[in-house]
Amino acid sequence: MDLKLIEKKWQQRWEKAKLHGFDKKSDAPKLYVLEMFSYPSGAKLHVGHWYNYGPADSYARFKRMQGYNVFQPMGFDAFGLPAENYAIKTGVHPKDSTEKNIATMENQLKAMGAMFDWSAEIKTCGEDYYKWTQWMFLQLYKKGLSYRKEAPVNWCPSCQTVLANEQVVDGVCERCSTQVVRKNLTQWFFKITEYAEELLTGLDTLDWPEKTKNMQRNWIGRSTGCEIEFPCESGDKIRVYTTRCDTVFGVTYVVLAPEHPLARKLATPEQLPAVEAYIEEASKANEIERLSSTREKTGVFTGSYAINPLNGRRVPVWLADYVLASYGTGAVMAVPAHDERDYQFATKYGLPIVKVIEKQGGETTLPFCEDGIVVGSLDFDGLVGEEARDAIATQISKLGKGGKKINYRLRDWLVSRQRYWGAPIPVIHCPNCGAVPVPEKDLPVRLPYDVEFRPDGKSPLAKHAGFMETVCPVCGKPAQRDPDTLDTFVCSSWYYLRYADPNNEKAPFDRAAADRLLPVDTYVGGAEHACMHLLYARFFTKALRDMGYLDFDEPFKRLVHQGVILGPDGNRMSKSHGNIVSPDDYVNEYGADAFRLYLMFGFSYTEGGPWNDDGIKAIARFLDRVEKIVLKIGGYKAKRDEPYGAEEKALDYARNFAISRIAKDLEAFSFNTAVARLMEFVNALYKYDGVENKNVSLLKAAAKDLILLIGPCAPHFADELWEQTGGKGFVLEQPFPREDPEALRLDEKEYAVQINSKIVCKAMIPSDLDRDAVEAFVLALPEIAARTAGKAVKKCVVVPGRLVNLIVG
RNA sequence: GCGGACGUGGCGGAAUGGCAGACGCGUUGGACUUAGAAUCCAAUGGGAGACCGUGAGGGUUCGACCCCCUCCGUCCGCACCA
Repeated sequence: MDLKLIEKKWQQRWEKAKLHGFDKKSDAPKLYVLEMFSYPSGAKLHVGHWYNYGPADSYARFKRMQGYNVFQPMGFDAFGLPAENYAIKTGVHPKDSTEKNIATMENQLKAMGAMFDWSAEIKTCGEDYYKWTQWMFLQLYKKGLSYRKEAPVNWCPSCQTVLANEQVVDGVCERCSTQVVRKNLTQWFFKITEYAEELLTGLDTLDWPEKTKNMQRNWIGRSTGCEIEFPCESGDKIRVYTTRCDTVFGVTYVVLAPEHPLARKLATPEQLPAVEAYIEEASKANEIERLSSTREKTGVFTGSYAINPLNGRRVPVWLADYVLASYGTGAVMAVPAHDERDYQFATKYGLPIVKVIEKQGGETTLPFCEDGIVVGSLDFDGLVGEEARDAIATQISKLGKGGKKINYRLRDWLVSRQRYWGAPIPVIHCPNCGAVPVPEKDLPVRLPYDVEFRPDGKSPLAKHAGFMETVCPVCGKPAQRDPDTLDTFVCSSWYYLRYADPNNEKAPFDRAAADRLLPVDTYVGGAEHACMHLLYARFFTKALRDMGYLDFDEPFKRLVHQGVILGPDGNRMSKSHGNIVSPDDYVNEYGADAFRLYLMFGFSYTEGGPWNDDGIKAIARFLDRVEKIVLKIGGYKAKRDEPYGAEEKALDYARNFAISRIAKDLEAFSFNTAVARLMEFVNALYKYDGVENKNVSLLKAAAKDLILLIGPCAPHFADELWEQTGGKGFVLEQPFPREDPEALRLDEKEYAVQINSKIVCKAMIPSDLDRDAVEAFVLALPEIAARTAGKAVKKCVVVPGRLVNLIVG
C-alpha cells in the first residue's frame, strides 16, 4: 500500500464529510483535548510538533471512538520576539513572515491527519483575537489586577532598549555585547500575587504530573515568618522579614537592599559618598550575576544604627546586595551565628557573632542553621523551634512591633514589552488625566503595519506618529498612546477559552459556549511551560471567574507532558549540532501514519529520547504485515463458526487481551505498549491463520477488531483497510471494540512454583481451584513431591493465577 | 548549594511487591531465490555448568527493578527568597 497516496485521499474525504469537528448537536459527553498551540517562528513543523500532536491525536481519536464528543482545536501563538528579530535581520515584515509560516504549517498539520477542528482555528496576531486580549487587559485593570509601577529592567545603554532576560547573555547584550545595566522604568504589571494562595492550594485538585505541581509550588514559594520593626535613631523605622524570629536575640546588624527607600536617607554625612558609590555599583550588576550565591558578598556601612525591639541592643545598619529589594520588606535582620549568608558577611566585615541557638544533644558549630534550643534570650530560653518562634512572634505583636506574616516568592507579572510584534497595550497617557484605559468600544487598538521596527533606542511604536497621537477619552485633549505591547504570554493565557467561541464579535467568548466545552479535560504540551504559561493561564481563569465570566476554578484538569526527541547522537536537536531530523523526509518516504506510529512506539511518551532511523523501518514492516493478513482474511469466502477449540480460544484470548490492554494504555498515554499489544495481536492472527481447519467467522471478526484498534494510531491506513474489507463509513465513527470478559477467562493458568522463593518448575493449574486446592495440587507435582518429601511445609504463599511459594524447613 | 526525576541485554524500551527483559531493532542460523532485496521460520541477558544478573552497598519481606537508608552517575528545575 502506498501510504502517501492514500493519505491525501482520506484527508480529503474526512474534510468533505466534516468528520473531525465538535458536534454541537450531540448529547454525547464532551471531551476537550488540547495540545499547546504552535509558535510559527520556523517555517516548518519539527519532530517535536509531531511528537506532541501525533500521539495526542491518537488519544483524541480513541476517545471519540469510545463515544465522546471530542473537541480538539488548533491555532497559532503568532506574536513574539523571534518574528521580530527575524525581521530586524532580514527586513521581512513580521506580519508577512508570520502569515507565510502559518500557511505552511497549516498544510503540514493537515498532512499529519490529526482530527483538528479547523473551524475553531485562532491566530493570536489577528485583530479579531488581540482585540480581546486587550479587552482582558482592561478587565484586569478595572478589577485592580493591572497596575503601573516603576521596576528594574535590563537595559542596554548602547542599543538604548530594554532586553528580555533571555536576551542578556552572561551579563551582556546579545546583539552588541555591551554590559547590560538595571534601570528603573514604569511598566504594567498583572497582580498574580493576589492569587498566590489559591494558585498554590488549587494544585492539589489537579491531575498533573507531580513534578510540574512541585515546580509551581516552589515558584510560588510560600513561607511563614514574622515581620519585625527596628526603630532607628533617626526616627525612621526599618521593617524586616524573617522566618527565624527565634534567633532575634542574635541580631548583630541590620541589612537593607541597595534599592531600599531608606538606603540613602540613613547614610551619615561621612558615609554618604561610600553609600552612593555602592548603590551605583549595585545597579550595574545584572540580575543573574547579583543573585549568584557563589559570588562573594559585598556591602557598605550606612553609619546609622537601629534598635532591636526585643533586647534594646543597638546594631549597625548596612547595605548589601545579597538582600533583595523585591522580596519581603527588602530588609533583613542579620544573625550571623545562625545564617550562612550573614555568617559569611559578618566574617568578612568583622561584625560580631552571637550564638542564641544550641544544637540539641550535640556540639554546636557555627553557623548553625537548624532548629535548636534557644539560649541567651531572656524568658525564651529553653524553647525549641516552632514553639520558640510562636512565643517570640506573640511578644513582638504585643510590643506593637510587627507579627506573623506569610510571604511568597512569586512576583507580579511584568507584561510591558518595548517591542513591536505584540498586542498594543490599550492605554492612553493624557497630560491632564494620567494613564487612561481605552474605552472598550474603541478596541482593538490596531497594531500599525508601517513601523520602523529596527532598534534605535525607542519602542518601535513610539516612533509612529499616526499610532501615538490620539485624544484623551476622558477630557478630549491631545494625548499619547502607550507605546508598549503585551508579553505574548498574555495572548496564550486565554486562547483555550476563545476556541470555544472563536468567531464571537461581541465578546471574547460566550459564557454558555465556554461552559459547554471547558475546562480542558486533557492538555498536552512541553514541560518547559511549568512556571510560565501554565501558571499564567491558571491566574487568568481565576481572575475571570472572580469577574463573573466563568464558573470553574482551573483551566486544565489533566496535564500530560511529552518528552523531548533528541538527535540520533543523543543531543538536543540544533543547527550547531547538525543533528536535526526533518519529519518531512520521513513522511515523504514512509507516510504520516508510519511516522506517527514510530513516534508512539519508539519512546516512552513522557521521556522522549534519541531518534533512530531503524525504528521507522520496523514500523513500515509492521504496517505491511497488518495489511497482508487483513486483506488475506478479507478474501476468505466461507462463513463458518466452527471449530472452537484450544486454538480458537487462544486467538480469542489474544484479541480480547489486546482490546483490553490497548484501551488502558491509550487512556494512560502509554503509546509504546499500546503498539506492542497491536503487534502481539497481529502475531496471533498470523499464527492462527496457519491453522488448517479455520474458524473463518472468528478470524474475520478478529481482523475487523484489528483495524478498529489500529484506527486511532494509523488513521489513514485503517480507513483504507476498512474500506477494502467492505466496512461502511469511517473507522472514527465505529465504536472502539469492547472486550469480552468471558474470552479472557482461562480454564487453567500457568503458575511458577517456588520452594523457599526459588523457582523449581512451572505448572498449569485449573483456574477454579481455591487456595488449599492449589497447594495440594502443587504438592502432588512430582518435582515438588520429590523435594518436599519428609520435610515440613511451614508456609505456602499462593498468588492466584501467578505463583506458589512453599516455605520448607 | 537546594529540590526533583532517572539509572534494566549490543540498542529503543516492558514489568498492580510475585516467572526480570513484553514488543521491537540488531545479530546468528535456516527456508524461498540463478543471485540479491523483500518475505517467512527459529534462536538470541551472561555463563560449559551448578549458578549469576535491574548503577554500588545495606535494610524490610516468604518474595524487591519496585518500599526504606547510604553512596555514585546522568538529566532537569530553582538558585543569596532571610
